[in-house]
Amino acid sequence: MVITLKDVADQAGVSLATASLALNNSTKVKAETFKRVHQIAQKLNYIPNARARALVKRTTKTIGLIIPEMVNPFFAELAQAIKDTVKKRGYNIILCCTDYKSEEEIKYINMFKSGQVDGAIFSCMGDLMQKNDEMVIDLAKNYIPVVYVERDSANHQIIPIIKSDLKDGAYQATKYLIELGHREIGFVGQSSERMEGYRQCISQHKIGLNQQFIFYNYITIEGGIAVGKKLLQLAQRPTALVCLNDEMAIGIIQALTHGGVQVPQDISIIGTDNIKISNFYNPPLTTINVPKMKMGKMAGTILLKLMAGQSLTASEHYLLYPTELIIRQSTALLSREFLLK
Amino acid sequence: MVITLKDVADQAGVSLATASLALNNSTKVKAETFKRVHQIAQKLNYIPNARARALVKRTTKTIGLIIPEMVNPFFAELAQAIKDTVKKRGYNIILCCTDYKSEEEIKYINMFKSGQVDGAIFSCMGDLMQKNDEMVIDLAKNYIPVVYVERDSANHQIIPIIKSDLKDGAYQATKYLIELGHREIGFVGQSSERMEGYRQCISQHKIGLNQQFIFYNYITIEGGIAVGKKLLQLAQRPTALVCLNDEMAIGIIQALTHGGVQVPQDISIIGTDNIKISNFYNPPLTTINVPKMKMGKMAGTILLKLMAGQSLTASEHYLLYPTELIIRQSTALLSREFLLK
DNA sequence: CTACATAGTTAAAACGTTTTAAAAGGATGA
DNA sequence: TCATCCTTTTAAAACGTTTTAACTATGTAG
Repeated sequence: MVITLKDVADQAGVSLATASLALNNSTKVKAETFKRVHQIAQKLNYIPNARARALVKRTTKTIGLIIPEMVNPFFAELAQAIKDTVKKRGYNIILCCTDYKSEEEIKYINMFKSGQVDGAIFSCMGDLMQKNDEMVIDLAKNYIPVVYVERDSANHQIIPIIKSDLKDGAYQATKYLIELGHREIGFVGQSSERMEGYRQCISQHKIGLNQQFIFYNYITIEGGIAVGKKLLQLAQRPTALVCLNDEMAIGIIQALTHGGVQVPQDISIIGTDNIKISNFYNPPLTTINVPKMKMGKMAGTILLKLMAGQSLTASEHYLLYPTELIIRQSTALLSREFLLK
Repeated sequence: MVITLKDVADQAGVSLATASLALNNSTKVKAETFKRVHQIAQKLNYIPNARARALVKRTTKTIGLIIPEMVNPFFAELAQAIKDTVKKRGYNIILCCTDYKSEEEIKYINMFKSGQVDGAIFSCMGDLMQKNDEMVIDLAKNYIPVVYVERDSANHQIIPIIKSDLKDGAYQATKYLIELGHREIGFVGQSSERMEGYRQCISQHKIGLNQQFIFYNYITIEGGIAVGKKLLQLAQRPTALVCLNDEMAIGIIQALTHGGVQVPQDISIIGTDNIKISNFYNPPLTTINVPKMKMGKMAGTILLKLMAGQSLTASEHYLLYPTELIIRQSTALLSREFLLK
């Protein structure tokens, strides 16, 4: 039923070798033969078997992309950018979602070692799950090229890193809130570079860090809602919040609005990532932009380079992208009534 | 560098065949040999070559998933459900985004024919791009099992269909608006089943269909914004809108709010799909739920069945999932001032 | 005429597994 | 001792390509 190269060769009256050569556009084969083989192949609807080709060429023309989940706009956008880049060179993407589970990642690492992909990009939100780095280094050393996005490795030489300056982003966000007059500024999320940036800014501006104003939770809308509900019950609320990502910010706004606390009139909220919806939310979210497109493109480009056997320039081993404060309407000057306190 | 089965066999002092048998847990091999081979394999960190195995077993343990784009929560959720289902049986997913382009889809169809995947799921939003069906039927007939999600085929026997009742959904939505007192109800989107349901409801309730109240645009937030801006300039606006999807609804709400028109006080808006954010938007969106999870799971389950060579029951060739109106806060009773007109 | 390029073709090896059919070895019973 | 039957092992084929090195045929120069 399925046509193989042998069928084409037989019908064209040539050997397997000639048929293969012709179809791979070798100049060695006579024009007449070339044409005949191509015609037969077309007539028979011949499509080369990718599995056989993969075996002999030691290449599958696919790359593995590790992300925690796809129902997360940040990774969806990143993945899209990576896909667009590598597709130009004929690579497809095997999507590997770990659901934030380290064991899942290990399974994928082993799959990668089996030669199912030609290269891999490992991404990870912030500082969650920095485990497995050793295994990935082994993967990169002995099997296939690997690139990290928003993730740290002990070995930049083997695994190039593409990062955004999240610490600075959180710093900028906090600073902006201070400039707006806020002094009671909280942080929402998990321990991370971003929290570090927040902490640094608070301390540099000689504002006492109030541990009560740091809210830990899942970095999802639901996590944000949980924090929002907690805020509603608080006797003394911060007047502004820096959130680990936009989803949390949205969850908080949702919960607060529902509880009668208005954003930004009563409390200012800043998100991080600048996912698409943040621009269209009510109110449009002030946030820290992370250049997902650029980073995705660069990740793809660097991986392509490595897979082509090219070596990287020194700077390509560690690329830090600047983040940028995007001012929208979820933040406002500290209101008079607070100042009167 | 990379260990092959031959290395294991040599070190264990057995033939390739025995080594292979042992590692594939054949009962034929002597306990002692079995143990020895496994130990050596472990020691050498042997990982079977997936490419070679794919060639001989005619199986790649991956399935292709065709969606228009991943930056679309609807598809992201669908993809997640599919992935969760097929992964339990050891299948991975190659993500194929067509960017709504028919030619792109054709490229993927050819890739599928090359034997790079063991099965495929084709999804498509509503009625966009129903082309290529013939090619997919050929794919399903001669190459690999295929399942459709939210997409129609001329041949349900060959390609099982998993759909939601979008027409009824739009009907319910329109009916609900009528019950709320609205008479000037518009539709936003593109020609589709959903538009059909809207039309049917309007006509059955003896409300004149106003062609002016049908707004065509891209089914994205941006498309919604464009429609919203147009609405703002209109002398006579509809009092309610049924939108082809939640993104459009969000875009419209955003544009209208920005232009001083309030939702739902001034105009009621209903979306479709019930994507995650719709529940957390301001206002939370009244929408038509589409059971993405269930559909994704079922798509995976049916594809697994087909790939295992099992035949389907009659009903499994065409599965229609009911849609459901989710009432939230983007819709309201027609206000007094309109009634006075 | 011989030697030698050159153009075109092909047999065969290679890729690294799985699987089949045959072989080898050992035990049993006649 | 031989035939038979099991258990265990293995050589070889198969999967469907690509690629290398050898081969053939033809022409050209000496």
